[in-house]
Amino acid sequence: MKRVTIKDIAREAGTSYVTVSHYLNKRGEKFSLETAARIEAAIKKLGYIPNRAARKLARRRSYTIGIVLPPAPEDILPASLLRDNPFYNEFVAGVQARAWEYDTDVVLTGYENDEKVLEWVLSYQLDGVILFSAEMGKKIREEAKRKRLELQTVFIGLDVLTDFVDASVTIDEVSGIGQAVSHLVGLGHRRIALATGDYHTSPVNAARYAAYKQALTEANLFGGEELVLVDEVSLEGGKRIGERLLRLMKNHGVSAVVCVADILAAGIYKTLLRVGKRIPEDISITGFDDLFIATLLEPELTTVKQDVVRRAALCVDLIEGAYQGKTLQSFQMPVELVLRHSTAPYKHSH
Amino acid sequence: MKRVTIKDIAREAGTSYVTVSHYLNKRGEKFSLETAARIEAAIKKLGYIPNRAARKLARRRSYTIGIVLPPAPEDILPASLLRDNPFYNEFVAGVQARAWEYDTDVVLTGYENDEKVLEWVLSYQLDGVILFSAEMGKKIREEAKRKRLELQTVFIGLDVLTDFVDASVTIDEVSGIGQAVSHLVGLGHRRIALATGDYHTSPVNAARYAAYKQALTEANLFGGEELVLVDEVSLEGGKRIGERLLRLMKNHGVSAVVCVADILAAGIYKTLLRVGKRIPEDISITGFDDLFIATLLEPELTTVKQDVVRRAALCVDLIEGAYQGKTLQSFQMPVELVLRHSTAPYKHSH
DNA sequence: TTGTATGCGTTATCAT
DNA sequence: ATGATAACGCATACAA
Repeated sequence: MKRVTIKDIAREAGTSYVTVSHYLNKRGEKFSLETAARIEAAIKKLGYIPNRAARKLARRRSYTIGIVLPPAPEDILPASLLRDNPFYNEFVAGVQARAWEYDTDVVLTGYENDEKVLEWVLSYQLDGVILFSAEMGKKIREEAKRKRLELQTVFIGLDVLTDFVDASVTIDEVSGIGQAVSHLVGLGHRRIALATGDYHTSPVNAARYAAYKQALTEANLFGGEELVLVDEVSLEGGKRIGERLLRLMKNHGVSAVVCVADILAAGIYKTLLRVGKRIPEDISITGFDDLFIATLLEPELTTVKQDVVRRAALCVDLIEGAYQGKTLQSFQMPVELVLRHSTAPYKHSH
Repeated sequence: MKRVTIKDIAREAGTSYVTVSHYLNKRGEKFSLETAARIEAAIKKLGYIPNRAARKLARRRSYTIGIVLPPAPEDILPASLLRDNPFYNEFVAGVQARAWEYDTDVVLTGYENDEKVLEWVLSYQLDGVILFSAEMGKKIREEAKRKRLELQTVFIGLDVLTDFVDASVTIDEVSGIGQAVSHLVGLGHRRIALATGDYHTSPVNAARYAAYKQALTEANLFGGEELVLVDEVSLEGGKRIGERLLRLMKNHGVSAVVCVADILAAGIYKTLLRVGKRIPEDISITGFDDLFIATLLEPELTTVKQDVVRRAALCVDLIEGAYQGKTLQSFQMPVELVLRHSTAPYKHSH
């Protein structure tokens, strides 16, 4: 007893196997009740289940979406990123959840170099790729065009870079950071630091850095470069930033810090709490993303919420939509400051 | 200009496409330098990249591993589990990382009912499934046998249930809980509570519950049922347990709690810290798993470490190994208490 | 060392 | 409404 295929169904139902295929794909749209019933019966009886690999091959569609994670700090394996940076975790989960509904597979890879990624994309004949780097989209699209492949490229990042890809799902970075700063300013804080990842290599960080500077300027606040704390975007990076923040609090009267990622805030929490500082009494902290960890922290983190899961879902919708005739469209998702308990009015006691 | 296939390579290199296939798969192991060079050149020139779907079909292997997540509390979508329970997150990431090295794909599904899962497994022609429920393995194996499919079933759970599957990767639950209890007893605690998920439906929870009871007995400690706090294994569940724990501290002199999952400890942290209790001064807490969040918490969590990532990797190794002639073997992984700062000596001041 | 013939399970095209 | 034939891209027995 071998694998059950449509041919087996056909034999059992007494039709050609092509008819079975037609029926399964609801083509022609007309079948005699007679045959329909017999096919159904045969399927039930034999327990037929379509083979996805064969289907992919014949349909010339892979029904799979790829995600190219940014290069991980040390390791090549993207898995380390998934563990170190909860953002990617939640994003991937979001993609997976939506892809589900389309019966579409999800595959991951880390960025190593353009060649590798391209090879990867092509070997899967991906329906679409989700990229965290827009530049790569250029090469991929060109190559896809050259090979006459239908491939959607969706970019997660800064709207400025959108030209390289078919569509992008961005957020309002300026507004996000602006809301955080305004909130703190409204609470009376005047020396506000920034905790960020490297803003020379990361456009997103650069945008948030610029937004921070701009917001300070608009509020007529001091924005010296010494208030900008840069490190790797990870828990460890956040801890190290915490050390430096401690000095800023002491020497520069810093009473608040805006973080470009929740995980940085988490690291800062660790360092400050360890030495007995109180949040938000001694310092106000805001995060960015609103990940799971934001509510895990104590006190819960006031943070700029970008709905990661919905953003991820939208990427999938765009890609799938393209195969149903919709033309891809870029989206800018709103962002909203979620008030929790890591920020408080400025007190002169510092 | 269409897709580049081995036939194109063959034409370019002036050989039969079968020779190209042989070469690509290193079969026969002997090729004239002449043809090898020409094939290589053609591949480079045309930019040939193998089509995975075709390969899967022809090789009768899917090169993909499936993970069946346990049923999620409310939602059907497994994605919610990935967000609510970091354990699965890290496990999946671990599988992904190792599957990587084998150039194997990973697909997920949530448990809905046996039928669905079976259909899912078959439609992918999975090389192997990783299950969190052993009973399901029985049906899947029977069906695979009936259809003459080569399919490895690997179980993550309790060693007691191992008969239903080809292999299992378990941990020493008894030792884990035992170490936690011993540690607390050694610190002088005598009223030790347990925070756990439902132990009627979850064999793992049942095992840890039993281990807890046994450990208390061996230490000649009171182990009344009122010390057992049950709720959903999630942050929210942990918070609710925290409320009840507060009462136990007040009325029953409870000074320590053993949690069967880090996420439960995290929830307890939240509740206790919110009302001003100090950890570990007012109560000692131990976790189980040693996930990322264990070090994110402040104070860092003393917890029973099971190396989730390695456990996940081992599952993949087992499945892949089976296709290289190795017979599957079950493993019991060691478990180790990691001392951090959520536990302290008992003080009478309670 | 290389090639011929056949098969993997499904879908697409074009008849009937 | 149903079916014959070819195609999808690759791999394997077997032959030469």
